[in-house]
Amino acid sequence: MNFYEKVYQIVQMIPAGRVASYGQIALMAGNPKASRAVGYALHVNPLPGVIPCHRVVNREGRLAPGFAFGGQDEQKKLLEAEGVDVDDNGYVNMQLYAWNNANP
DNA sequence: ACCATGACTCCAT
DNA sequence: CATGGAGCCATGG
Repeated sequence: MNFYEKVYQIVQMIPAGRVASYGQIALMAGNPKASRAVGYALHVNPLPGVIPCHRVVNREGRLAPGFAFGGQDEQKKLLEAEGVDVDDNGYVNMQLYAWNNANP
């Protein structure tokens, strides 16, 4: 299994209404320091619509700078549609929405 | 193998 | 808060 595939698998495991950080995904993929590669993996996302990249945020719960997949607005709408509250600055409350394996 | 790039993260200024 | 450097990783030329 490629690193990318791991990333995609993990991202697809993220339940609706939750968000995960790149570092979190990197950790699950086996490389805690591969957060960068994770972002790259999603950047080349081969399965748009299947991989909920909108549920992936940085460690602070902040959304992508804007050029991610149509803009923060799009990501914001998608997240809010799932019940994730996003502020106007593009931040989500990680304390409430952070995703953990053992915290459904 | 080397170098450049990037949706990251950490730390210093 | 803004900016920059350093460290890490996968990918592509």
